[in-house]
Amino acid sequence: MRNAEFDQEKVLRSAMNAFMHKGFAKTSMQDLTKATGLHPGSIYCAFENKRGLLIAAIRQYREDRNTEFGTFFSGKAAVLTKFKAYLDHIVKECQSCDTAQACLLTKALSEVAEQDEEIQALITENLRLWQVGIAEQIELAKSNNELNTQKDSCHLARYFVMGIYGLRTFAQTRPEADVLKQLADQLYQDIFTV
Amino acid sequence: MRNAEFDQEKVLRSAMNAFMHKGFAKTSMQDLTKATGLHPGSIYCAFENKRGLLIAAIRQYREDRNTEFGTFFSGKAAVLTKFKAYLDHIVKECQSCDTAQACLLTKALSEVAEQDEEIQALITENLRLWQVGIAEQIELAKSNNELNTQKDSCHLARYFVMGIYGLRTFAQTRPEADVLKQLADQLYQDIFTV
DNA sequence: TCCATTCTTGAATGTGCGCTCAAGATACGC
DNA sequence: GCGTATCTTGAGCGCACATTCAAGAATGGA
Repeated sequence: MRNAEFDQEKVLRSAMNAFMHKGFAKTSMQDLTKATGLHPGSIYCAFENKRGLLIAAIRQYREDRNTEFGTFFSGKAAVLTKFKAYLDHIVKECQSCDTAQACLLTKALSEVAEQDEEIQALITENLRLWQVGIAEQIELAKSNNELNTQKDSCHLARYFVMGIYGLRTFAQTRPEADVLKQLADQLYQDIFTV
Repeated sequence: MRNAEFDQEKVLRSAMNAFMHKGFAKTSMQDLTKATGLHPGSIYCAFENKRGLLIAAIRQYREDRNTEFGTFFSGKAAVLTKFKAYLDHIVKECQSCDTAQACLLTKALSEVAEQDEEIQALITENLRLWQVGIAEQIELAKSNNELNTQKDSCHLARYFVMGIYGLRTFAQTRPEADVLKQLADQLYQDIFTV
């Protein structure tokens, strides 16, 4: 008997980063062994192949994002305040140049989904769950009387998600400093003020 | 003397399609020779290499999109009517499953930009020009008194562009039939009604 | 007609890739 | 402490890729 020596979460976060920077196809196994510190054999033993590693990285990414979402929307502050903080956080993340700005889910969706039904389904499901979480918070804001609108929570959540997709793509065009913030503020206004 | 035998625009549109479906990295030269009907030698003679073909395809794409934009915004109808038609057109394009739904510019931006400054600059410039065109039309709507708002035309154009980026990403999650239309309508309302 | 020029053709090339596997290292059960 | 099961290691495999190039085909000028 002997247990695996590496820390799976750390490995997956390294792989995640590599994939976000170079994309799936251009990230070679050599890149991945360097990024994760694992040797090819270990990677193939633990994740079957490069694609398996991507899938595992996507799952880890989802988990991390879930946790992040939880921290932003826990606590007793007003829901709309939380939304503002969440948006600001995303804007800052997009602006920080040194990490990959892109979201692994949308990046992988754009690159591999058309060729791979299983990954497409996995990503789509993750994005859907995120959207559901947002819809729940909007619903909560309504029942708290923070938000008075006729509009359906699901519709608003969809629009919010669309806005963030757009923001992320916009960020890749390297806009000037305050542009993303302005766009995010406008998005907030359009959704959360009557 | 002897002139080249192939039709450059046709070749570029074929290459464009191939790149949109599979992405740059996964589209092999074999795919490209099949798609374009050209032999490797001809491609290398005309475009230097695979990357050169991508660049040429991006230029052609920009030209085609410019022409399309021109046809939508020419004529004497109200500018806002033209915007609605333009949005509807984009939604329909996203919904048609048989062509690649993605825009070559954003797809290439997401895949290769971080590794290639020159292509990044080319794409970003193209997207900027598109945005400028939209801002001009919004300005025109204002001076026609179709649109009464304090908001800056450039800001509105940016928001419009962001919305379409978002719409395109959203489309890749294969939403139900009328979702994209609803999102587009909401976007139209948020921008063009006071 | 014939030559010069240019374009077309596609087999061949070298390279870098994803992946394998057998040998070595390590930790647990007894 | 020994045997065994499992994990780690990394050189090496075959393959598919982007790219080349020399021979062949077609064109136009004289």
